Amino acid sequence: MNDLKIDDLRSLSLGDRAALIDSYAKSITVPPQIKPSLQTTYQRATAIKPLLLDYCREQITADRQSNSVLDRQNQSEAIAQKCHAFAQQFIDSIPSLVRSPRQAAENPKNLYELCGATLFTASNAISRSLSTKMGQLWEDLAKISPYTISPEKDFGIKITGIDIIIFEVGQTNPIFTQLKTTPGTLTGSQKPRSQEELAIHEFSLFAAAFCLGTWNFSSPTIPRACGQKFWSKIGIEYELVEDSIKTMILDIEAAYLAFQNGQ
DNA sequence: CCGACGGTATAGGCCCAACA
DNA sequence: TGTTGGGCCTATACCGTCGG
Repeated sequence: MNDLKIDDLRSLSLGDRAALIDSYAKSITVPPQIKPSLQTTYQRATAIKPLLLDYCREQITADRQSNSVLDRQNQSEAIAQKCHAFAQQFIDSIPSLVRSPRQAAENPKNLYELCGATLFTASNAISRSLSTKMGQLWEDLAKISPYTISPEKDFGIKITGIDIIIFEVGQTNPIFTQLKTTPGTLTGSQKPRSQEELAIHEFSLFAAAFCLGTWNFSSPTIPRACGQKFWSKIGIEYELVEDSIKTMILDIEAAYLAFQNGQ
């Protein structure tokens, strides 16, 4: 079968793109060392590989033609806008995150609720939800760059263990990337899984949006990058990300305090 | 028959303790 | 000191059941 081409996908909806990719993927032979749970993933990755570079080049060309986000000012605005939208959405969800003291007392779901520690109950619920949702935000911010491809947002397919595919500025190899919040995010018990998921791709990267804490992931073959080292690969300035995140989190905290006082 | 609901499995987030 | 294993909470997908 011929390789899948970018023109084959161009006019299709996300769902149709996924269906076409999977129809190609099915006929791809999987090397015996790939474990069963990753076989489909391997086939999908192999199916889209031939068109990734062209797809990325088109994004870069399109970006150049209008206000390029690689320009510092445009980039700053794009990042701030995404963070602001995220904050808005999260702030709106705060009332639903905090259970009333009465509810918590009647049917406690964790130790803080059992003890009636309202401050801990609320801060725990909010910070956990926030950190979970921010995981998505890093992908959204990375997608600002034309050097980034999202299997889900661009093709409608899920590639296990891969959040984004990047091309380093000026390079032509697609790098299959797992993006976390911090180097320490991965727990020891999850390490073998990440290792397996990344190892099936010729070029892969274990990345963290911020360089906070120490690495929990090490591999002889899979490189790591955090903070500035990661963002610069896709042409985004780390300081702009950090600035926007500071504002965003402080805004969210202020909104929570206002909510609490208003209750 | 279908949608609501609830339980289960899985993945993602963070932190910490033990160990080499 | 870096690696590894474990624990807890949240969100989501999936699936079987139940009631309208």
